[in-house]
Order: sequence, then C-alpha cells, then structure tokens
Amino acid sequence: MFSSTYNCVFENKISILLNDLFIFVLMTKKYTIKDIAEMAGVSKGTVDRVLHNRGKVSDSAKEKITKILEEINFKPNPIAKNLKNNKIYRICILFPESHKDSYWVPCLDAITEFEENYQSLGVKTEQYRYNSSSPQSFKETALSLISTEPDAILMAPLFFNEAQAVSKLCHDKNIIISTFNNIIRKEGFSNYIGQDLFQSGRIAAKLLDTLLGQGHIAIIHVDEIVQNATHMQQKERGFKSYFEDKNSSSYKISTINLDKNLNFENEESLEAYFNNHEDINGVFVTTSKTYKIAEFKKTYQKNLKIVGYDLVDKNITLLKEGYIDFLINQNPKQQAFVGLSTLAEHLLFDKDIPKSILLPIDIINSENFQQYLE
Amino acid sequence: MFSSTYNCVFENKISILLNDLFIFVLMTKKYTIKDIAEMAGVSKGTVDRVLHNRGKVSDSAKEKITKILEEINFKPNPIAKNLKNNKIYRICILFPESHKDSYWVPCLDAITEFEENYQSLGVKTEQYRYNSSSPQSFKETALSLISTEPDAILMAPLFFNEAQAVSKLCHDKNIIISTFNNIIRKEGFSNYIGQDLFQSGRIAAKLLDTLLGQGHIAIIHVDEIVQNATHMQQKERGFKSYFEDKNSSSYKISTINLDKNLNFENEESLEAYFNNHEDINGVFVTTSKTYKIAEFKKTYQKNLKIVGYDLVDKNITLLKEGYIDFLINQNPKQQAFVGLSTLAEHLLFDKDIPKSILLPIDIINSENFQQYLE
DNA sequence: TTGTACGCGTTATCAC
DNA sequence: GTGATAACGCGTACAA
Repeated sequence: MFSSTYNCVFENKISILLNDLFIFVLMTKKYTIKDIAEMAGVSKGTVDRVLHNRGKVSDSAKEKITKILEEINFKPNPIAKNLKNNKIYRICILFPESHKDSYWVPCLDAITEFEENYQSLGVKTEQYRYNSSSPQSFKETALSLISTEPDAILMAPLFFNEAQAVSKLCHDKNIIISTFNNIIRKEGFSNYIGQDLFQSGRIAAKLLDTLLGQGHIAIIHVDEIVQNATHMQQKERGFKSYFEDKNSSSYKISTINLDKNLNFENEESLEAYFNNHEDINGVFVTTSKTYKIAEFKKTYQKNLKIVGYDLVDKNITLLKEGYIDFLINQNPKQQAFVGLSTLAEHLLFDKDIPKSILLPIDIINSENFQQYLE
Repeated sequence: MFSSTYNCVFENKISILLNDLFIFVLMTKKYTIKDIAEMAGVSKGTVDRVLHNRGKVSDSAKEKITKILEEINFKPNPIAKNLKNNKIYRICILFPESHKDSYWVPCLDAITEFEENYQSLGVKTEQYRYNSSSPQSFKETALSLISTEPDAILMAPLFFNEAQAVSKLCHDKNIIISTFNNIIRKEGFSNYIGQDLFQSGRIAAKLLDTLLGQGHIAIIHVDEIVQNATHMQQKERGFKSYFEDKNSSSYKISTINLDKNLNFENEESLEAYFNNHEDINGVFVTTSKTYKIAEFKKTYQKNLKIVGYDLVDKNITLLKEGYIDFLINQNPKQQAFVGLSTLAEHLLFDKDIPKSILLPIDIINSENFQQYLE
C-alpha cells in the first residue's frame, strides 16, 4: 500500500518520502541504540561496539553506523548505563573537627544534602575528622581511612607535607583523591576544589583600598600554627600584590602573627601594639577568627576598618553591628558539596574530574549575607 | 550446617546470628525492592503497592513492609524509575532578544550547558525571543509558544499585565510555567527563580553608605519603559528602606528617570542637571546600563561613586578602570540554568518546584568579577 | 564479524 | 489481595 523511505534524520526531526508526499515529522521519542540498529540494518550489539570502539566491526557497518550517530548526535542514556551497577560506592571525607573552629560546620550540611541526592544512586559518605592543630592527628586519621580502601577520598588538608604524603599514597593505591579548601600544590596527584586564595587576598586589598583611600593596614594572622600557614601566606601575597600593582605610596602594610588570645609571640598585647601604632586604620584578618579582632575594636572603640573571612555566627553578628566592614565568604559548604558531587559523578557516570574547580569568591556585607547561608 | 537468622537490619549494616557467632556485616550492595520483598516474604508487586500507596494490600503485609522500609530508610532508585519513559520533553524558554541588551547573552550559555546535561535524558529546549520594548511582542511570542503545547515554559517577563495573562493562560491549559529574573506577583500561578529585588536595592544602599558616609545620592533609572518598571521600583524601594531604617539625616536621595540618551523627559541634559546639583556625590543605577552613567562620569570627570548592575562587557571595563565602584551581579546565567534544571527534574523525576528560589546577590568589584564569568 | 539473550530496578498489567 | 511477568535502554557474555 505505502512505500516509504527514510530520507533524512537529524536532531529528532525526520523527513519521510511517502508516495511522493514529503512528510516532516518532529520526533517525540528518544532514540535508542535499538533505533539506530534498525536504521543501519544491524544489531544492537554492533552499534554498541561502534559506540565504544570495541573493534570487531566491519568497515562498512562501522561507517554506516557512525554516520547515523553523527547525524542525530546520539548520546547513550546515562541513566540506563549504571542500572546494572549495584555496588555502593564509599566516599570518605576528611576534614577538621568543628568544636575548635565552627568554620567547618557548613560541611555537615553539604554532606547531608549530598546524601539526600546520591544515596539512592548508590553512593554513601563517611566522615573522618581530625584535630586541626595536630599534623599527627591528620596523618593518623588519613592512614586509618586509607586502610579501609574507600572508592574515593575528599580531604581538606591543613598540613602541606602530610597532605603531600597522603596524596601520594592514595595515588599509589589507586584511590581517587580530591582536595578542597586548601590547595596542596599546583602539580600534585590530587585535584583541587575551592577558591583562588591569592586572588582572595587581592579582593580584600581592593575592599580596604575602597574603604580607606590611604593609611596603614595590618595583615593579621590569628590562632594558626606554622604548618597551617600556606593558605594564609597565599592570601597575604595576593593582598600585597594588589598594592604593588597599584604602585602608590599611600599605604603602609604590616604583618602581625597572633595566638588565639591575641597575644604576640613575645607576649606583647594587641592593645599595646595599637597604642604604639596609632596610624593603623585598616585591618585584614586572614581567617574566620575575624570576630576576635572585631571584638577588640568594639571593646577599645578603635577607629578601624576590618575585612576578614567567613560567615560564622560571631562574624555575622559583628558585621550587622558594623564592627566588621566586609567578609569574604569561602563557602565551605559549596566546596564540600561540589567536591563530593564531582567524585560521585565520576564514580557513577565516568564524568571526568577537572584539575581544579575555582569557585567564586563572594563579597559579603550586612545586607547580602542571608542568601549565602541558605 | 549453618543456621542463620536476620537479626537486625539498618543503614546498610546487617547483623547475623550464626551458630552463636554474632556477625556484623557492612553491606556493599544496594537494597532493591526485590530484597525487601524477600525479607518480608512477599513479592515485588506488593512492595511496590505499599511504596506508592496503591492500596489492595493486606494490613499484615503492609505493616511488615513498612517496618522494613523505615528500618533501612529505603528510597527507590530514581534511575530505574524513568527508564521506561521514552518521551522527549520540550521546555520552551521565553526571554528578550540580546541585540538591545547584552544582559541576556549569558542565558544562551545556560541553555547550552543545560542541553549538554539533559539532552541525553530526553529533555530539549526551544528559544522564543521577544522585543524588550514591546509588550505586544511579548504577548504574541508567548501565545505562539503556548500554541505549540510544550511540556513546560520558563519566561523572563518584563511586562506585568501581559505576564499575568500568559501565566493564567498556561495555568488553565495545564502547562507548567516558571518565571525568572522578574517576579510577577507573590501569589501568582507561576513560581519565581531569581533574586530578591527589594533586598538587592538595600545592598546597593549599604555599599553607597560605605563609600560615602554622607551626601546626596541619585537613583537613576535608564532607558526603560513604564511597563518594565516593576523591578526597578522594587530596587528603589529597597534602597530607600535601608536609609529609612538607618534613620539618619546624613543623606539626601533623589530619583531620576532618563531615556537611553541620558536625557530627561523634558529634554534637560544630565550635564545640566549635575551642574545644578553639585552636591550629588553618589549614584545608584538600577539597570545594566550602568556604563552609560560611568561614561558620563569619565567624560566630565565628575567626582561620583557609582553602584550599578550586571557584568556586561562595558560595565566590566569601567569597573576595572575605576569609574564604577561596585556592581551587583544579577547572574542571568545562573537564573536560567536553575530555572531549566528545576523544570527538567520535575518532568523527569517528579521533584517538586518550590514557590520561589531566591539566588544569592553577588557584590562585584574589580578583583572578583572573573570567577563569576566562569 | 555479528546477533542474541539476559540482567539491572521499577512499575504496569494480567492472571489467579 | 497477591504473585508473576513484560517492558524500559544499555552493556556484555556467549553463541553462531
């Protein structure tokens, strides 16, 4: 009765020549390898072999199938691909305990959110926490973690040397490892998910420049031990680079290292220091301990502009009260979530893991913090 | 030989009592309804009936199954769920043409990125563009779009009344519709993906307050027609509310409406206006046309602080040059991407569509714009 | 070199 | 009220 021939197939539109009648149909069905097999006059198996370059296909068949694949820009349904995979993947996440530094609390939300999305796809997480002031604790926790042979590890490494060793060990043991929050090294065995810390320092510099116009700025590192210092150093270098680029003599910049009680190594008090340097009108605090300096400013009614880091409760309170001018949001939740998702999608869907994922660096004032807390 | 009994099942851990030996096993396999059926001693079909409340299940079976489901916190594999669904969903996205306003260009990137992720899952998009200065164009395009009966629509509605009508029509026709960038109304037929425009105005106010300390600020609306004004009005209200809350008399605030040539309705020039109001030291531009005011500032070497909107090329250039102090990023790309994804996940996985998704409002200076451009 | 049959987890349908 | 079974799209082991 009817004789029809496929005439042209592309982008889910299909033209059929039917008894001299040219019909243009908009396909509302997905193409499957079965469809392609039919079009090419071969079996599903052959299409699959072409799709995945498994060889053992005649040139003629390969050519015909390849042409059709290109015409319809076929991509196999990723959903069906891992249907068969009934394994549960274990992703272990290694990061500091929260009771010393609430900075890490949002990571727990990220883990919860991640589990809600990926649990039913067969990915589970396990938390390993370490003492943020003990390289030994980091190393031991990492080793016991590695001995459980997880499918992947996401770690926030505070200690450069130890992290290097852990990263190398995972590489040797063929365990996938990603780093977030603190970069280990540009050319390492691990990729990095987080912010550009150098640029982060430049942003702080620009903000203080905007706030002050000129003066004496103190870069303050609070309550961090030496090994932990890499990311603070990167921020400091970025900060200084801004003013070097500006090539102006309007600013004097000093660097201060304080313990958690805001004392200097030589036990000098901050109060004494500021009395000796009355020209200081701006402060850049390189960690989430910004509130400690802001409390100092509040107590002693200092005339200081303060730029610091992170949306921890105490910082937000002081930001609202006006004792902190700007915060830079390092967004640990986003970092952890993106890190976990990247690993999961690699395990599940074979998506590749980029060498580095640089997340935006948010500038926060008293009016826009709310949206970043979600 | 061995007699074993399930003793306890939870969270993929399973304890087995085997010849007086208590064994604790970590499951590495996913639970399936088949597993649950076996545990409960029923068939898969019965489990499914309980899972989806289809009734026709005996109380005893229901109780037993429910208990197991809760114990292991079972969630059906969403992947297998749509395996059967071989339909291609059509999401149409309706937004202004770009040649008048490059603000909309990033939406194209969002569409590309969306298609890369969702094409193979069976979702396609179609673009419908309208003339941003013609309500008629919006209405006609929307109607021809609706007549194609798509599965869902995502629209950026500039015109309040027309958008209301379109939204209502879709609701009557059972077409899912989402709104992004411009909110239509709090209690409408459509949900909203975008920023809190009132809060956005408050952020601009805080920034100018930080920059100036006191003075005379002009709120400038550039090149926008009356119908388009809703979002500018919301920003203006937010801006003023900040200073009302502050309850200080340090600022005077004026509102200016300009056409695209920066002339007033009465043809007065901006230059003349500023000469008559030499006390103006700050400007809040409510649209992405911020560069026009910044160019004016550059040309006439005015001493003005400028806060405006959006990372369009011209704005970024002037931001880097220092003629714009801060930009607020409305992030049209993110808005479009989140909008499309939300609709797709609803169509594919039955995820629900929240009444509103309020995205963060990014503060941009010359040092952090790069990361937001991706 | 190619085709076939089966399994994966879920759900709709049909038979009992 | 319940159980058995087919179907979905893909990958693969095995048979031809």
